[in-house]
Amino acid sequence: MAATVKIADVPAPDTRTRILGKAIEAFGDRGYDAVSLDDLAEQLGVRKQTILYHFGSKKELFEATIDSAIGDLGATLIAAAKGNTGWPAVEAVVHAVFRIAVRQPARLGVLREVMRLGGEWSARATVAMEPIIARARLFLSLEMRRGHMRQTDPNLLLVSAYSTVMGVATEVEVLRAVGIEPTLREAVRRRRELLKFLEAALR
Amino acid sequence: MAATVKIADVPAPDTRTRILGKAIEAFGDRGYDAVSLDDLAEQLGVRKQTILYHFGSKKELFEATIDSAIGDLGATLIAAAKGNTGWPAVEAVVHAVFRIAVRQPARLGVLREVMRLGGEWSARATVAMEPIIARARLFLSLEMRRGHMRQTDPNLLLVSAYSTVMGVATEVEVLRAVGIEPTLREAVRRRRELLKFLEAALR
DNA sequence: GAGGCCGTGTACCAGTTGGTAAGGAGGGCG
DNA sequence: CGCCCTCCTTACCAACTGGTACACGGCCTC
Repeated sequence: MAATVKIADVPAPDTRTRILGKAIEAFGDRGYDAVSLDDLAEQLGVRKQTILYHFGSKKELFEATIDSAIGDLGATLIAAAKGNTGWPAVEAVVHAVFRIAVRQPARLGVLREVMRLGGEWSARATVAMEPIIARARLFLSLEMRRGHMRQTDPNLLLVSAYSTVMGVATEVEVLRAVGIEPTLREAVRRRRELLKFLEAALR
Repeated sequence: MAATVKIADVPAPDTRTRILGKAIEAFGDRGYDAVSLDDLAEQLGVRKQTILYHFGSKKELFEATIDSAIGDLGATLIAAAKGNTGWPAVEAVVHAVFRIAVRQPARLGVLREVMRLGGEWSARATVAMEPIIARARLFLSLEMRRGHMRQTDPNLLLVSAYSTVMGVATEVEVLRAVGIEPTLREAVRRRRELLKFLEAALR
Protein backbone atom coordinates (compact mmCIF):
# COMPACT_ATOMS: atom_id res chain seq x y z
CA MET A 1 0.00 0.00 0.00
CA ALA A 2 0.96 3.69 -0.25
CA ALA A 3 2.31 2.94 -3.68
CA THR A 4 0.48 5.92 -5.11
CA VAL A 5 2.14 8.34 -2.74
CA LYS A 6 5.75 7.30 -2.67
CA ILE A 7 7.70 8.19 -5.75
CA ALA A 8 10.08 5.49 -6.97
CA ASP A 9 9.72 3.15 -4.06
CA VAL A 10 7.49 0.41 -5.49
CA PRO A 11 7.85 0.96 -9.23
CA ALA A 12 5.20 -1.32 -10.71
CA PRO A 13 5.86 -4.70 -9.10
CA ASP A 14 8.65 -6.55 -10.80
CA THR A 15 8.23 -10.10 -11.98
CA ARG A 16 9.78 -11.67 -8.94
CA THR A 17 7.39 -9.87 -6.64
CA ARG A 18 4.41 -10.74 -8.81
CA ILE A 19 5.40 -14.40 -8.76
CA LEU A 20 5.73 -14.39 -5.00
CA GLY A 21 2.34 -12.76 -4.61
CA LYS A 22 0.58 -15.30 -6.77
CA ALA A 23 2.50 -18.09 -5.08
CA ILE A 24 1.19 -17.06 -1.68
CA GLU A 25 -2.31 -16.98 -3.09
CA ALA A 26 -2.02 -20.35 -4.79
CA PHE A 27 -0.12 -22.30 -2.13
CA GLY A 28 -2.24 -20.73 0.57
CA ASP A 29 -5.55 -21.85 -0.72
CA ARG A 30 -4.83 -24.94 -2.75
CA GLY A 31 -1.83 -26.38 -0.96
CA TYR A 32 1.69 -27.20 -2.05
CA ASP A 33 1.03 -30.38 -3.99
CA ALA A 34 -2.03 -29.10 -5.79
CA VAL A 35 -0.17 -26.13 -7.28
CA SER A 36 1.96 -26.81 -10.33
CA LEU A 37 4.53 -24.42 -11.69
CA ASP A 38 2.76 -24.58 -15.03
CA ASP A 39 -0.51 -23.42 -13.47
CA LEU A 40 1.22 -20.65 -11.66
CA ALA A 41 3.06 -19.54 -14.77
CA GLU A 42 -0.09 -19.46 -16.83
CA GLN A 43 -1.91 -17.38 -14.24
CA LEU A 44 0.97 -14.95 -14.34
CA GLY A 45 1.13 -14.82 -18.12
CA VAL A 46 4.70 -15.99 -18.03
CA ARG A 47 6.61 -19.19 -18.83
CA LYS A 48 7.36 -21.70 -16.11
CA GLN A 49 11.07 -21.24 -16.70
CA THR A 50 10.74 -17.62 -15.69
CA ILE A 51 9.61 -18.78 -12.27
CA LEU A 52 12.51 -21.19 -12.13
CA TYR A 53 14.84 -18.40 -13.10
CA HIS A 54 13.86 -16.25 -10.11
CA PHE A 55 13.44 -19.11 -7.65
CA GLY A 56 15.64 -22.07 -8.42
CA SER A 57 13.04 -24.73 -7.74
CA LYS A 58 9.50 -25.24 -6.54
CA LYS A 59 10.87 -25.96 -3.09
CA GLU A 60 12.76 -22.68 -3.02
CA LEU A 61 9.69 -20.81 -4.19
CA PHE A 62 7.68 -22.32 -1.38
CA GLU A 63 10.34 -21.41 1.14
CA ALA A 64 10.23 -17.83 -0.04
CA THR A 65 6.45 -17.98 0.23
CA ILE A 66 6.67 -19.16 3.82
CA ASP A 67 9.14 -16.46 4.78
CA SER A 68 7.10 -13.77 3.14
CA ALA A 69 3.66 -14.82 4.33
CA ILE A 70 4.67 -15.63 7.86
CA GLY A 71 7.03 -12.74 8.30
CA ASP A 72 4.29 -10.43 7.19
CA LEU A 73 1.74 -12.11 9.41
CA GLY A 74 4.02 -11.78 12.40
CA ALA A 75 4.63 -8.13 11.73
CA THR A 76 0.90 -7.46 11.47
CA LEU A 77 0.12 -9.23 14.72
CA ILE A 78 2.91 -7.59 16.64
CA ALA A 79 1.83 -4.22 15.33
CA ALA A 80 -1.73 -4.98 16.45
CA ALA A 81 -0.63 -5.94 19.93
CA LYS A 82 1.66 -2.97 20.30
CA GLY A 83 0.51 -0.41 22.82
CA ASN A 84 -2.24 -2.65 24.15
CA THR A 85 -2.18 -4.59 27.38
CA GLY A 86 -4.62 -6.93 29.05
CA TRP A 87 -7.78 -7.99 27.32
CA PRO A 88 -7.70 -5.20 24.69
CA ALA A 89 -4.46 -6.73 23.40
CA VAL A 90 -6.21 -10.03 22.76
CA GLU A 91 -9.07 -8.22 21.07
CA ALA A 92 -6.68 -6.31 18.87
CA VAL A 93 -4.89 -9.46 17.78
CA VAL A 94 -8.12 -11.31 17.03
CA HIS A 95 -9.31 -8.31 15.04
CA ALA A 96 -6.11 -8.36 13.06
CA VAL A 97 -6.40 -12.07 12.33
CA PHE A 98 -9.95 -11.68 11.11
CA ARG A 99 -9.00 -8.74 8.96
CA ILE A 100 -6.41 -10.91 7.25
CA ALA A 101 -8.82 -13.83 7.05
CA VAL A 102 -11.25 -11.66 5.14
CA ARG A 103 -8.83 -9.79 2.91
CA GLN A 104 -6.01 -12.22 2.26
CA PRO A 105 -7.16 -15.61 3.47
CA ALA A 106 -4.32 -17.25 1.57
CA ARG A 107 -1.81 -15.66 3.89
CA LEU A 108 -3.28 -17.60 6.79
CA GLY A 109 -3.66 -20.53 4.44
CA VAL A 110 0.08 -20.68 3.98
CA LEU A 111 0.54 -21.02 7.72
CA ARG A 112 -2.04 -23.80 7.89
CA GLU A 113 -0.50 -25.57 4.93
CA VAL A 114 2.99 -25.39 6.31
CA MET A 115 1.92 -26.83 9.63
CA ARG A 116 0.09 -29.58 7.80
CA LEU A 117 3.13 -30.56 5.77
CA GLY A 118 5.41 -30.81 8.76
CA GLY A 119 9.10 -31.60 8.50
CA GLU A 120 11.62 -28.99 7.44
CA TRP A 121 8.96 -26.57 6.43
CA SER A 122 7.22 -26.48 9.75
CA ALA A 123 10.60 -26.00 11.32
CA ARG A 124 11.25 -23.05 9.03
CA ALA A 125 7.88 -21.54 9.84
CA THR A 126 8.44 -22.10 13.54
CA VAL A 127 11.63 -20.09 13.33
CA ALA A 128 9.82 -17.34 11.45
CA MET A 129 7.09 -17.23 14.08
CA GLU A 130 9.40 -17.31 17.07
CA PRO A 131 9.03 -13.58 17.76
CA ILE A 132 5.24 -13.74 17.88
CA ILE A 133 5.21 -16.91 19.95
CA ALA A 134 7.68 -15.49 22.42
CA ARG A 135 5.70 -12.31 22.72
CA ALA A 136 2.43 -14.13 23.19
CA ARG A 137 3.91 -16.40 25.82
CA LEU A 138 5.30 -13.43 27.68
CA PHE A 139 1.96 -11.69 27.50
CA LEU A 140 0.09 -14.68 28.90
CA SER A 141 2.56 -15.21 31.72
CA LEU A 142 2.35 -11.58 32.67
CA GLU A 143 -1.42 -11.53 32.68
CA MET A 144 -1.48 -14.64 34.82
CA ARG A 145 0.92 -13.17 37.31
CA ARG A 146 -1.22 -10.06 37.50
CA GLY A 147 -4.22 -12.24 38.20
CA HIS A 148 -6.09 -11.09 35.11
CA MET A 149 -6.02 -14.56 33.66
CA ARG A 150 -6.60 -18.14 34.66
CA GLN A 151 -3.40 -19.77 35.94
CA THR A 152 -2.17 -22.48 33.54
CA ASP A 153 0.62 -23.56 31.26
CA PRO A 154 1.01 -20.65 28.82
CA ASN A 155 2.15 -22.95 26.02
CA LEU A 156 -0.93 -25.11 26.15
CA LEU A 157 -3.15 -22.09 26.46
CA LEU A 158 -1.44 -20.65 23.44
CA VAL A 159 -2.12 -23.74 21.36
CA SER A 160 -5.75 -23.81 22.42
CA ALA A 161 -6.23 -20.16 21.57
CA TYR A 162 -4.37 -20.51 18.29
CA SER A 163 -6.46 -23.49 17.22
CA THR A 164 -9.68 -21.80 18.14
CA VAL A 165 -8.92 -18.55 16.39
CA MET A 166 -7.52 -20.15 13.24
CA GLY A 167 -10.39 -22.57 13.10
CA VAL A 168 -13.14 -20.02 13.46
CA ALA A 169 -11.38 -17.60 11.14
CA THR A 170 -10.33 -19.92 8.35
CA GLU A 171 -12.09 -23.30 8.43
CA VAL A 172 -14.63 -22.42 5.79
CA GLU A 173 -15.79 -25.97 5.22
CA VAL A 174 -16.30 -26.68 8.89
CA LEU A 175 -18.43 -23.58 9.16
CA ARG A 176 -20.45 -24.69 6.19
CA ALA A 177 -20.89 -28.11 7.78
CA VAL A 178 -22.79 -26.59 10.69
CA GLY A 179 -24.72 -24.32 8.37
CA ILE A 180 -22.80 -21.06 8.56
CA GLU A 181 -22.08 -19.39 5.22
CA PRO A 182 -18.74 -17.59 4.99
CA THR A 183 -20.04 -14.10 4.31
CA LEU A 184 -18.58 -10.87 5.58
CA ARG A 185 -21.57 -10.20 7.82
CA GLU A 186 -21.21 -13.64 9.35
CA ALA A 187 -17.51 -13.06 9.87
CA VAL A 188 -18.27 -10.10 12.10
CA ARG A 189 -20.72 -12.11 14.15
CA ARG A 190 -18.24 -14.96 14.33
CA ARG A 191 -15.52 -12.70 15.57
CA ARG A 192 -17.73 -11.27 18.28
CA GLU A 193 -18.78 -14.73 19.36
CA LEU A 194 -15.21 -15.97 19.32
CA LEU A 195 -14.13 -13.13 21.56
CA LYS A 196 -16.79 -14.05 24.07
CA PHE A 197 -15.61 -17.65 23.91
CA LEU A 198 -12.01 -16.65 24.43
CA GLU A 199 -12.82 -14.21 27.19
CA ALA A 200 -14.67 -16.90 29.08
CA ALA A 201 -11.85 -19.37 28.51
CA LEU A 202 -9.03 -17.07 29.48
CA ARG A 203 -10.20 -15.10 32.45
CA MET B 1 -9.42 -55.45 18.21
CA ALA B 2 -10.73 -58.67 19.79
CA ALA B 3 -9.62 -60.50 16.67
CA THR B 4 -7.84 -63.10 18.75
CA VAL B 5 -10.94 -63.97 20.72
CA LYS B 6 -13.70 -64.16 18.15
CA ILE B 7 -13.65 -67.23 16.00
CA ALA B 8 -14.51 -66.72 12.37
CA ASP B 9 -15.67 -63.15 12.62
CA VAL B 10 -12.74 -61.33 11.04
CA PRO B 11 -11.18 -64.07 8.94
CA ALA B 12 -7.77 -62.61 8.10
CA PRO B 13 -8.59 -59.32 6.43
CA ASP B 14 -9.22 -59.65 2.73
CA THR B 15 -7.39 -57.53 0.23
CA ARG B 16 -10.12 -54.95 -0.08
CA THR B 17 -10.16 -54.35 3.66
CA ARG B 18 -6.38 -54.18 3.83
CA ILE B 19 -6.33 -51.61 1.05
CA LEU B 20 -8.93 -49.48 2.79
CA GLY B 21 -6.99 -49.62 6.04
CA LYS B 22 -3.74 -48.51 4.48
CA ALA B 23 -5.60 -45.86 2.50
CA ILE B 24 -6.96 -44.30 5.68
CA GLU B 25 -3.49 -44.30 7.13
CA ALA B 26 -1.88 -42.82 4.05
CA PHE B 27 -4.49 -40.23 3.09
CA GLY B 28 -4.95 -39.30 6.72
CA ASP B 29 -1.41 -38.36 7.41
CA ARG B 30 0.04 -37.39 4.07
CA GLY B 31 -2.99 -35.98 2.29
CA TYR B 32 -4.78 -36.89 -0.91
CA ASP B 33 -2.34 -35.44 -3.42
CA ALA B 34 0.75 -36.72 -1.72
CA VAL B 35 -0.39 -40.33 -1.85
CA SER B 36 0.05 -42.15 -5.14
CA LEU B 37 -1.58 -45.45 -5.97
CA ASP B 38 1.87 -46.84 -6.71
CA ASP B 39 3.07 -45.96 -3.20
CA LEU B 40 0.03 -47.46 -1.65
CA ALA B 41 0.33 -50.62 -3.73
CA GLU B 42 3.96 -51.07 -2.82
CA GLN B 43 3.24 -50.66 0.88
CA LEU B 44 0.58 -53.33 0.53
CA GLY B 45 2.80 -55.69 -1.44
CA VAL B 46 0.32 -55.66 -4.26
CA ARG B 47 0.11 -54.17 -7.75
CA LYS B 48 -1.60 -50.88 -8.33
CA GLN B 49 -4.11 -52.57 -10.60
CA THR B 50 -5.32 -54.64 -7.70
CA ILE B 51 -6.31 -51.43 -5.95
CA LEU B 52 -8.03 -50.23 -9.09
CA TYR B 53 -9.83 -53.53 -9.34
CA HIS B 54 -11.43 -53.17 -5.90
CA PHE B 55 -11.97 -49.41 -6.09
CA GLY B 56 -12.47 -48.17 -9.61
CA SER B 57 -10.34 -45.07 -9.30
CA LYS B 58 -8.30 -43.05 -6.82
CA LYS B 59 -11.29 -40.81 -6.32
CA GLU B 60 -13.52 -43.74 -5.45
CA LEU B 61 -10.92 -45.09 -3.06
CA PHE B 62 -10.81 -41.77 -1.30
CA GLU B 63 -14.57 -41.65 -1.08
CA ALA B 64 -14.59 -45.05 0.53
CA THR B 65 -11.90 -43.79 2.88
CA ILE B 66 -14.01 -40.83 3.88
CA ASP B 67 -17.08 -42.94 4.49
CA SER B 68 -15.17 -45.47 6.53
CA ALA B 69 -13.09 -43.07 8.60
CA ILE B 70 -15.86 -40.60 9.29
CA GLY B 71 -18.59 -43.15 9.81
CA ASP B 72 -16.39 -44.89 12.30
CA LEU B 73 -15.48 -41.64 14.00
CA GLY B 74 -19.12 -40.69 14.31
CA ALA B 75 -20.04 -44.03 15.80
CA THR B 76 -17.24 -43.75 18.35
CA LEU B 77 -18.25 -40.28 19.43
CA ILE B 78 -21.92 -41.08 19.69
CA ALA B 79 -21.11 -44.17 21.69
CA ALA B 80 -18.95 -42.06 23.99
CA ALA B 81 -21.71 -39.52 24.52
CA LYS B 82 -24.37 -42.15 25.08
CA GLY B 83 -25.66 -42.32 28.60
CA ASN B 84 -23.91 -39.14 29.64
CA THR B 85 -25.48 -35.75 30.11
CA GLY B 86 -24.14 -32.37 31.08
CA TRP B 87 -20.45 -31.81 31.49
CA PRO B 88 -19.54 -35.53 31.77
CA ALA B 89 -20.80 -35.92 28.20
CA VAL B 90 -18.31 -33.34 26.98
CA GLU B 91 -15.57 -35.02 28.96
CA ALA B 92 -16.44 -38.39 27.49
CA VAL B 93 -16.35 -37.06 23.93
CA VAL B 94 -13.03 -35.29 24.45
CA HIS B 95 -11.62 -38.47 25.95
CA ALA B 96 -12.78 -40.43 22.93
CA VAL B 97 -11.22 -37.94 20.53
CA PHE B 98 -7.91 -38.08 22.32
CA ARG B 99 -7.98 -41.84 22.37
CA ILE B 100 -8.35 -41.83 18.61
CA ALA B 101 -5.71 -39.12 18.25
CA VAL B 102 -3.24 -41.31 20.07
CA ARG B 103 -4.12 -44.67 18.55
CA GLN B 104 -5.21 -43.87 15.03
CA PRO B 105 -4.30 -40.28 14.32
CA ALA B 106 -4.84 -40.87 10.62
CA ARG B 107 -8.53 -41.32 11.21
CA LEU B 108 -8.79 -37.74 12.45
CA GLY B 109 -6.35 -36.81 9.73
CA VAL B 110 -8.82 -37.90 7.10
CA LEU B 111 -11.41 -35.54 8.52
CA ARG B 112 -8.94 -32.68 8.54
CA GLU B 113 -7.82 -33.48 5.01
CA VAL B 114 -11.34 -33.65 3.68
CA MET B 115 -12.25 -30.31 5.21
CA ARG B 116 -9.09 -28.84 3.74
CA LEU B 117 -9.89 -30.04 0.24
CA GLY B 118 -13.38 -28.63 0.22
CA GLY B 119 -15.79 -29.12 -2.64
CA GLU B 120 -17.67 -32.36 -3.17
CA TRP B 121 -15.61 -34.15 -0.60
CA SER B 122 -16.36 -31.79 2.22
CA ALA B 123 -19.98 -32.09 1.24
CA ARG B 124 -19.77 -35.85 1.44
CA ALA B 125 -18.10 -35.70 4.82
CA THR B 126 -20.66 -33.21 6.02
CA VAL B 127 -23.41 -35.65 5.18
CA ALA B 128 -21.56 -38.44 6.97
CA MET B 129 -21.16 -36.27 10.04
CA GLU B 130 -24.71 -34.98 10.13
CA PRO B 131 -25.76 -37.32 12.93
CA ILE B 132 -22.97 -36.19 15.23
CA ILE B 133 -23.45 -32.55 14.40
CA ALA B 134 -27.17 -32.76 15.01
CA ARG B 135 -26.65 -34.52 18.29
CA ALA B 136 -24.04 -32.05 19.45
CA ARG B 137 -26.22 -29.12 18.51
CA LEU B 138 -29.13 -30.59 20.39
CA PHE B 139 -26.95 -31.23 23.41
CA LEU B 140 -25.68 -27.67 23.49
CA SER B 141 -29.14 -26.17 23.10
CA LEU B 142 -30.46 -28.32 25.89
CA GLU B 143 -27.63 -27.45 28.24
CA MET B 144 -28.16 -23.79 27.52
CA ARG B 145 -31.85 -24.00 28.20
CA ARG B 146 -31.12 -25.73 31.47
CA GLY B 147 -28.79 -22.93 32.38
CA HIS B 148 -25.74 -25.17 32.60
CA MET B 149 -24.08 -23.41 29.75
CA ARG B 150 -23.41 -19.93 28.52
CA GLN B 151 -26.17 -18.69 26.22
CA THR B 152 -24.97 -18.35 22.62
CA ASP B 153 -25.39 -19.58 19.07
CA PRO B 154 -24.90 -23.34 19.33
CA ASN B 155 -23.47 -23.53 15.82
CA LEU B 156 -20.72 -21.04 16.48
CA LEU B 157 -20.00 -22.64 19.81
CA LEU B 158 -19.75 -25.96 18.05
CA VAL B 159 -17.21 -24.67 15.57
CA SER B 160 -15.14 -23.10 18.32
CA ALA B 161 -15.13 -26.27 20.34
CA TYR B 162 -14.41 -28.43 17.31
CA SER B 163 -11.47 -26.27 16.27
CA THR B 164 -10.04 -26.22 19.74
CA VAL B 165 -10.30 -29.95 20.30
CA MET B 166 -9.03 -30.93 16.86
CA GLY B 167 -6.21 -28.44 17.13
CA VAL B 168 -4.99 -29.52 20.52
CA ALA B 169 -5.45 -33.20 19.69
CA THR B 170 -3.95 -33.32 16.22
CA GLU B 171 -1.85 -30.27 15.35
CA VAL B 172 1.44 -31.91 16.11
CA GLU B 173 3.53 -29.26 14.40
CA VAL B 174 1.83 -26.40 16.18
CA LEU B 175 2.50 -28.09 19.47
CA ARG B 176 6.11 -28.51 18.53
CA ALA B 177 6.29 -24.87 17.58
CA VAL B 178 5.55 -23.82 21.16
CA GLY B 179 7.88 -26.48 22.52
CA ILE B 180 5.52 -29.32 23.36
CA GLU B 181 6.65 -32.75 22.19
CA PRO B 182 3.86 -35.09 21.09
CA THR B 183 4.41 -37.84 23.63
CA LEU B 184 1.75 -39.90 25.32
CA ARG B 185 2.44 -38.33 28.70
CA GLU B 186 2.06 -34.88 27.19
CA ALA B 187 -1.17 -35.94 25.55
CA VAL B 188 -2.71 -36.67 28.92
CA ARG B 189 -1.65 -33.30 30.26
CA ARG B 190 -2.91 -31.65 27.12
CA ARG B 191 -6.27 -33.30 27.44
CA ARG B 192 -6.65 -32.22 31.04
CA GLU B 193 -5.67 -28.69 30.18
CA LEU B 194 -8.02 -28.62 27.23
CA LEU B 195 -10.90 -29.74 29.40
CA LYS B 196 -10.25 -26.88 31.78
CA PHE B 197 -10.15 -24.52 28.82
CA LEU B 198 -13.42 -25.85 27.47
CA GLU B 199 -15.10 -25.89 30.84
CA ALA B 200 -14.24 -22.25 31.36
CA ALA B 201 -15.39 -21.38 27.87
CA LEU B 202 -18.66 -23.26 28.00
CA ARG B 203 -20.11 -22.74 31.43
C1' DG C 1 -13.09 -81.73 -17.92
C1' DA C 2 -15.09 -77.50 -19.95
C1' DG C 3 -16.64 -73.08 -19.11
C1' DG C 4 -17.13 -69.07 -16.26
C1' DC C 5 -16.16 -65.94 -12.70
C1' DC C 6 -13.07 -63.70 -9.35
C1' DG C 7 -8.83 -61.77 -7.98
C1' DT C 8 -4.31 -60.57 -9.29
C1' DG C 9 -0.43 -59.66 -12.41
C1' DT C 10 1.97 -58.01 -16.94
C1' DA C 11 2.27 -54.69 -20.34
C1' DC C 12 1.30 -50.33 -21.79
C1' DC C 13 -0.12 -45.48 -22.37
C1' DA C 14 -1.01 -40.54 -22.56
C1' DG C 15 -0.77 -36.58 -19.69
C1' DT C 16 1.50 -33.93 -16.33
C1' DT C 17 5.23 -32.89 -13.31
C1' DG C 18 9.63 -30.42 -11.89
C1' DG C 19 13.73 -29.44 -14.05
C1' DT C 20 17.81 -28.66 -17.72
C1' DA C 21 20.06 -26.57 -21.85
C1' DA C 22 20.47 -23.19 -24.66
C1' DG C 23 19.17 -19.17 -27.24
C1' DG C 24 17.71 -14.62 -27.88
C1' DA C 25 16.29 -9.32 -26.81
C1' DG C 26 17.61 -5.41 -24.78
C1' DG C 27 20.32 -2.25 -22.20
C1' DG C 28 24.75 -0.40 -20.20
C1' DC C 29 29.47 0.31 -21.13
C1' DG C 30 34.25 -0.10 -22.77
C1' DC D 1 31.03 -1.30 -32.55
C1' DG D 2 31.49 -5.55 -29.51
C1' DC D 3 30.83 -7.54 -25.02
C1' DC D 4 28.46 -8.83 -21.07
C1' DC D 5 24.61 -9.06 -17.95
C1' DT D 6 19.83 -9.38 -16.79
C1' DC D 7 15.54 -11.31 -17.84
C1' DC D 8 12.74 -14.25 -20.25
C1' DT D 9 11.75 -17.69 -23.95
C1' DT D 10 11.70 -22.08 -26.83
C1' DA D 11 12.77 -26.73 -26.91
C1' DC D 12 13.37 -30.74 -24.54
C1' DC D 13 13.36 -34.62 -21.11
C1' DA D 14 13.07 -38.29 -17.63
C1' DA D 15 10.14 -39.59 -13.98
C1' DC D 16 5.87 -40.34 -12.31
C1' DT D 17 0.77 -40.02 -12.41
C1' DG D 18 -3.89 -42.35 -12.81
C1' DG D 19 -5.85 -45.45 -15.89
C1' DT D 20 -6.85 -49.25 -19.72
C1' DA D 21 -6.45 -53.76 -22.01
C1' DC D 22 -5.71 -58.14 -21.43
C1' DA D 23 -3.67 -62.53 -19.99
C1' DC D 24 -3.14 -65.93 -16.28
C1' DG D 25 -4.39 -69.08 -12.51
C1' DG D 26 -7.46 -71.04 -9.24
C1' DC D 27 -11.98 -72.33 -7.77
C1' DC D 28 -16.82 -73.54 -8.51
C1' DT D 29 -20.47 -75.62 -11.19
C1' DC D 30 -22.39 -78.25 -14.74
